[in-house]
Amino acid sequence: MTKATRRPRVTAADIARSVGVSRATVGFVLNETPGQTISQSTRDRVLEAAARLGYRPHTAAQALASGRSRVVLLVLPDWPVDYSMRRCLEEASLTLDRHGYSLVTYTPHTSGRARPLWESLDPDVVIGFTPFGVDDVASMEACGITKIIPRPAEQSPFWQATAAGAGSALQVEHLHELGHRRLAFAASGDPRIQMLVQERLLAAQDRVGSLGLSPLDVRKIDHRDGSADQAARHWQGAGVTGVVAYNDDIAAAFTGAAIRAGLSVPGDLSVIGHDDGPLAAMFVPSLSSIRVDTVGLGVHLAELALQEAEGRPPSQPELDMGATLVVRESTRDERDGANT
Amino acid sequence: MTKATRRPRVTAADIARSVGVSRATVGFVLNETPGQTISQSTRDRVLEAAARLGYRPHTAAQALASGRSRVVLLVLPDWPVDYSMRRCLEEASLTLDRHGYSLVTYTPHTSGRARPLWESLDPDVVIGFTPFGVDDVASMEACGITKIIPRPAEQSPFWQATAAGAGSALQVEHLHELGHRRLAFAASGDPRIQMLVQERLLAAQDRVGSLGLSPLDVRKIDHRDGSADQAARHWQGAGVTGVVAYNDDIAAAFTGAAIRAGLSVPGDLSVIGHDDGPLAAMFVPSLSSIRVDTVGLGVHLAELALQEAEGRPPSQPELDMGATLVVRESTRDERDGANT
DNA sequence: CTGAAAGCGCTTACAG
DNA sequence: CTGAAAGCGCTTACAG
Repeated sequence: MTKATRRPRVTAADIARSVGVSRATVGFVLNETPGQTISQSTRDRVLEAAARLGYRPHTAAQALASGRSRVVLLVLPDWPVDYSMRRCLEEASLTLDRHGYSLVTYTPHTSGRARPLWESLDPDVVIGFTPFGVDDVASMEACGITKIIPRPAEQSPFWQATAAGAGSALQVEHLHELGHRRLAFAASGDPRIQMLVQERLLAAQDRVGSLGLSPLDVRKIDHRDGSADQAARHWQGAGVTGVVAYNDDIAAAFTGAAIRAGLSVPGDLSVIGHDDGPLAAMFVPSLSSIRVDTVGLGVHLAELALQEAEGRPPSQPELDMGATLVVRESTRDERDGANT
Repeated sequence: MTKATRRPRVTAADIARSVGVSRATVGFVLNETPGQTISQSTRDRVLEAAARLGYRPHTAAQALASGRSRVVLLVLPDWPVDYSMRRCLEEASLTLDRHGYSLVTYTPHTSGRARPLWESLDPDVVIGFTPFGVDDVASMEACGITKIIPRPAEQSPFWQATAAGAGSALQVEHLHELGHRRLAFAASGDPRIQMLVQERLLAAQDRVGSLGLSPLDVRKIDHRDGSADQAARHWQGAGVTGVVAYNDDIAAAFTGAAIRAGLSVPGDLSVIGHDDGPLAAMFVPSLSSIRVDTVGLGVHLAELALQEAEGRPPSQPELDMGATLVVRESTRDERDGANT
């Protein structure tokens, strides 16, 4: 069966003919157009015929006639998509689907030049996890896309959601409660996520200040070079005992390097990650971390998109990412001594 | 600037009017339709006007008129998308773009019911990383989609690409060369990837047989339950010294559990992963692994889709995933003794 | 070398 | 309560 016999499509006209009504009536029934008074028996016959013939509306024709594609394009940063992120996307997708929209996710190319997906899909709304560059916005507007979230110079919803910085504050508080007084921040050097790194750093720095601790020493960690090793030695020498990591990956990279450098985690240094991915539980030592509510984020993103697409009021005005602390092996009381 | 002024779209008619030619001529120039003899000066004027007016073809209208959406839908399994996978997708996307197609990736929902994306996007081709279920195929065919890769009962391209099992054989060979004679296989219990697990297991088992070793003992590892711990103790008791893991995640989960159970890796057990993700280098001990050519896979997938879409001959008939061994800390010579 | 025209399958005022 | 008709912006034979 390789033969690609494109059997003729079942159209609304076929249904109309089969039932003996006009094309328009079929459309009204199928779209449940309000304000039309169509007898129940006609409705039933149309619906029955549609099911019997296996009718599927032609999306392109609908889009052309209505001027709306009912596609929401979610632009993702070039991060690994883990299970938690996937869960978030799935919720967003389900929420949109419930309102007749499809969610398409898209990560723009870092290298080579390819036409951006918003050009070929004509989405009704483009929503970004992180803010868009000015050239991206220009490109979208050139395509006639006016519904863009966030607007230039606005913060991204994800940004806003994490802006409370509840998770980063929790990291600091946890180490503080364990008696750590000299803390450091292990950042990521990945240019793609610097804004988020800064956001978390600021929130952590804030909490450090309000607790009366001395400012966080900040170092960028990359598991592919010697930066983690250097940071570990430097902090150890500087009397740092607690390390707040940007996320679990950075926490793991740093912890691995520290152990290789002969330090003990949590004996010499306590390390706490962020996001509570599978890696946090798997790593040796397992990593204390911050769990965030990705499901809530997904629904929130969808709500924002729907609001923009249809002018619906937000049913969920405030997003609470619900950051909670997960304590594992990589952090412990500073006063428990320095043995593994 | 929240005002969503939908300024009227620039259409091909606008260009025609501006240049003083017919709509059709504009179309011919813009699409570089072969067989048309249009003067260079007319071409230039059309092109200039298109650029000046900021013309973008309306995708939906093109799709409706031509009967092709120029969208390829790649259905992804519900796995984490790591950098290597992303690289693969990026290559696929660039290759398709070069031929005027857009790649949309999609992971069907595991939970709740949402309309599948192939229904709302009308893709020309649907290509799956793993084989499709019969109901998925039925759903696609109901939408009038005839170009499906793989066809039911065919193997998926990814499957085929890894079917050579070169990587799994390399894992076994590596351990064998290090003097390990009793090997075990750490599988994944994730039902979503059982086919791939089986494929790798078979290839490993094959190589074990051809080397004259006794068959691999197989256990499923899940980092969330005690299975890794049990497997570690069991294998240790059974005299196993080398563990072939399905992938890096499983290798990490197993290694972590083994260390917590008081065993040494690689002192008591050598462990080798597969895929060479970032985790392999980051873990303590760092994990020996198998690197595969994801870029090649991406191009290969794109070629298959183009072939199906346009009847183009495959420019790359055979895919060589180019598996190579990456040796790190987690494997070492069995005869070096059992100390860390 | 270029244009007039039909048609893709819908939506949506508008008219009964 | 329902239908005839225009129109969305393209593609593509077909006719000059």
